Amino acid sequence: MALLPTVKQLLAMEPEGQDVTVRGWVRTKRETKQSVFIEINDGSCLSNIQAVVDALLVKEEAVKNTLLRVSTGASVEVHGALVPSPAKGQKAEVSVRTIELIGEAPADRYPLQKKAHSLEFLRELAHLRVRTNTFGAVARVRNAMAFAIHRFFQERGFYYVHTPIITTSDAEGAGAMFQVTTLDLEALAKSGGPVEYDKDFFGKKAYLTVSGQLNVETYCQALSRVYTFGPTFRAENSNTTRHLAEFWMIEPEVAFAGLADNIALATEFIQFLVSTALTDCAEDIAFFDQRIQPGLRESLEKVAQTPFTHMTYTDAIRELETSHAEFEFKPYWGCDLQSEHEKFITEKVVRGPVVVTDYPKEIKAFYMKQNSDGKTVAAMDVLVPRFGEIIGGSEREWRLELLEKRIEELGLAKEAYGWYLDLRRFGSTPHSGFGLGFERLLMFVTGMSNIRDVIPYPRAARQAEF
RNA sequence: UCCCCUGUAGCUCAGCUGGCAGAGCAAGUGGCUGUUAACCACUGGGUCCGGUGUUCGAACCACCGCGGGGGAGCCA
Repeated sequence: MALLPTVKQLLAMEPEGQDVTVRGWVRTKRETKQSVFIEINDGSCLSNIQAVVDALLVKEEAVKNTLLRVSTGASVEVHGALVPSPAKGQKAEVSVRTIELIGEAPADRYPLQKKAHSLEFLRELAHLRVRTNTFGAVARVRNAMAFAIHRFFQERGFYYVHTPIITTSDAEGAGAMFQVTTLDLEALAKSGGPVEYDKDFFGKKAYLTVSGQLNVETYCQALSRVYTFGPTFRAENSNTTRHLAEFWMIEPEVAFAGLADNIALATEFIQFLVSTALTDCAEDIAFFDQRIQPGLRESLEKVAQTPFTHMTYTDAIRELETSHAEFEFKPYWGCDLQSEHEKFITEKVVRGPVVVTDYPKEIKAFYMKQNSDGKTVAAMDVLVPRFGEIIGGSEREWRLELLEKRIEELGLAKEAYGWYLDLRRFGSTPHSGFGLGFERLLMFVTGMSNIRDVIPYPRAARQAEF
């Protein structure tokens, strides 16, 4: 199939009266005595292309009847000449010779109007909201970032690993899990009998994954540099602007890498993605800067250029303790950093992204490498202004005895970690990795403030429409 | 799961101390102008989230339920 030039491509051309065809959806129609102006958008870029129907043409009965039904949301195909625009506002426009209505969108029923709508209202129209400037821009940036993530890793010798979505391990240690079953729950409830998991599809309890990390570590111990990028599921009943029940996560894992390597990789990664967004999505970022988050572009440029501040957890606690700021939760060594603490450090102390390392082992996961002080682990969180944690990672505990001891201390079922412990039994190596929440990255890059607005169809507690 | 706010026209909201249901935008019609968040005039448009109660009288007060938003915790 020969593809026609998109609106984006048409707008990049020099207008010399050449024949063009535009297919897309009508954003607005403005009528004057002389002409009818139709703004057409095909999603290829933020900008619309203006199609102008001259008065002589408008007088033709067939054209007049068509134009009556050309309303906001309708799909059209126009043929005409791409000409320089005599008016301000656009360089080029299409001087229309023929216009065809492909699919109408009756104004009394089409829910999107040619006016600004609230994000809350649009959330109820997830199937149509991508037709708006904001959600079209989010979709394009999301695409660009997904592509850039692969490019970043591929250019650095990382292999993309597809870790499983379904797992029978409830030991991934990252949160509440969704159970997966083919058992007839209604029949089971009626029977009142016990649940026979040996008769379930996998012959045992199964879940949706909460993290690909443990699985990707196994590939790391053979391919050296690997990453996962896929959907992840958490059954937490959390109702916030930063959490989803289904979200996408990027998890790189590097063999023979220590915490410092991990920090360097995470920093380079974020700066690469931010730079890519600024160059490849310039028009969309300018839109977000203007309409969604004033100052966005400048702050992204700063993030792309400035080395990230690094402080240990102990330093961070000291900053908080000596700040004289009023906190709802009084900070002390050993406490987990609360949202207000993270915000204070990124927004008031550092005024930019910050890498916090070496947390108390009690507040971090079992697999993190224990430091020689006996109190902390080689953990690394990247915190950013506006919403806190965007990356969580660590050097992994690669010494069998220490890992087994930690599992016992935490009262975890050692049997469940058999294959994971094998990595430490056979050819173990130091290795490090981190998890980046894709949607949180998108919030950071676009300035959108609700995570439900950076994924096409958000899933959260009591929310799985569309 | 907890705390706070909120639900009135298609959308965003006002509606005072309980007393006739309102505005802007959108839509329709007409006018005007190479228009561009178009402009001007007119018109149509309501289960005041649902239920129960208090009252002569409820959009407004009380209780129950449902929906939406924000914050906290969990984390990415």
